[in-house]
Amino acid sequence: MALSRQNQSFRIPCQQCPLREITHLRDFTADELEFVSRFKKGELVVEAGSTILVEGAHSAHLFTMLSGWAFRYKTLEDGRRQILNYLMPGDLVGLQGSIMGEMQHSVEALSPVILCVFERERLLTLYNLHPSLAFDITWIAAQEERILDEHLLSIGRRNALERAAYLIAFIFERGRRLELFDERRFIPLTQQHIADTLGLSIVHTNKTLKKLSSKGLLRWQERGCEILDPEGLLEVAGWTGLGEGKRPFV
Amino acid sequence: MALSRQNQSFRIPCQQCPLREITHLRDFTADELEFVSRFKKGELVVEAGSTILVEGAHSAHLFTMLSGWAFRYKTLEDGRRQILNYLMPGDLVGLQGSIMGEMQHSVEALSPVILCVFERERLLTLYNLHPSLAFDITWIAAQEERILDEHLLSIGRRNALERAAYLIAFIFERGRRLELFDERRFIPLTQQHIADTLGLSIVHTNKTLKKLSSKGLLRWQERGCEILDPEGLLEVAGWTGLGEGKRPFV
DNA sequence: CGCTTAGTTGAGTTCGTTCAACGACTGTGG
DNA sequence: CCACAGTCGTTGAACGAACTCAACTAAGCG
Repeated sequence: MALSRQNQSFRIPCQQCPLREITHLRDFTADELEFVSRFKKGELVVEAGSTILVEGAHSAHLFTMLSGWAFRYKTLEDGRRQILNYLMPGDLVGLQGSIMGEMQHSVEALSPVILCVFERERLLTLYNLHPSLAFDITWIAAQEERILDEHLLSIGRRNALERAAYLIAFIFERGRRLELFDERRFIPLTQQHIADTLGLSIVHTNKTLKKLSSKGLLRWQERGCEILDPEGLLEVAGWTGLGEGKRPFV
Repeated sequence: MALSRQNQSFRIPCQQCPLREITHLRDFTADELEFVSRFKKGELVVEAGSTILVEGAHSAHLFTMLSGWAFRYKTLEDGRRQILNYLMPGDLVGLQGSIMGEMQHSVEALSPVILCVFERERLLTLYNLHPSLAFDITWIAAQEERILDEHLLSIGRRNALERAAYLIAFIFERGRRLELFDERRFIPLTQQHIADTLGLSIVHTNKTLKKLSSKGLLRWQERGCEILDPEGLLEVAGWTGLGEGKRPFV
């Protein structure tokens, strides 16, 4: 289903992978690079708004985001949606499904996205032959866990204004490290996405974002927001930001 | 600090580990068992209410719950607390810290707890020598991620009654698989714990639990709750329960 | 041109909070 | 033995944050 959207098969060799240029990401050893380049099966190009993985599916593939923005979400039967996290270059997509079988969340593209495709079964080979990469994958899973911990704290215990400030600051911080922004510092989201991430209604999200705008912390544009004052957002959120240090990718 | 509470050093050999008797947990191969038993450094016995790990600490240890109940939580500076998840026998404690350095949440015992102690540095050895165990650890991390996804959906999108029903059903389901219950089916928690997990005030939590009681789904006892109707709780929550299948432990 | 999607704003309602008081029980020290 | 403080659970009343409903702009697209 997702793969039917694969309209191109340009295949950037891992040696020239753009992710290796990002200083925030930890580069491979020669050995690892050699293995990963054989591990990579192809690329998947997906347009904005399309679904990359669906809850309930058993995907034969595991992906790494090469470029673009996406998000993971779950829904209740009556349609209420909760966005769990956003996906950016270097993030693994579909790890849960690869390890445990069925996907329990869906993934949708926010912008045009390019994914690097791996075959799920070969993950065992990776664990057998490359303990350092296996450790990296666990690192990535543990990092995701941390982020979810932080989101839970936010949704459970911060009020609407703090929550919104935290979310925007969080996304901005991640994007900044990945060198995704130009001077405009623009995050491509609708207010509906924000609402579904914060666990608020759109109406109240709109009013909350207005408050942040009126404090000069951000500016809402068509389909996205421009960050004006990252430190101000951190302060409103009562959040210290992500820790420093490089992160691995595969 | 936590280790100063180690008042006993009984050391159950891994060969006779009680967790191996639990049918829901996947047993080791002879080879793995041999390695794990050398990996184990000792045991830590902790009394109810004491802190096992503190946010901000760099623990030299990694633990597995052998018996008892505990929980993970984070707090904001002003003291607001969010409980992230509950820990039961077979769960890894402190994996995030072991892999990424600093702990970003705290862990506290709800009942007397016995932990199996491993040394953090030896985790790399495990990855090098036992890919199957390394994979299991990733499995466990991915499982935790799933649970957090589900909690996020719950806190973000379910109302108080649904949320409470989901939480109780979730804890009950996990405990049942681990054979923790006698006929009383008693979960040892205060309403404050429930409130801090649901992201609600104690007062409203109390009123919500009363509603569940009046529907005959549970009964509140001193410092805990007795499950009367697990299916009824699932129904109120609009939740299908945890999937079936064994899970690994280390 | 109508249709759809995204964002905005106001009014009234509901869900959950805060404040406050009280009962039951436990443990402690005099 | 009683007095006292501390924790846990319970309940009522008033308040407020966030929700729903509804109406309305503005932009984009066939």
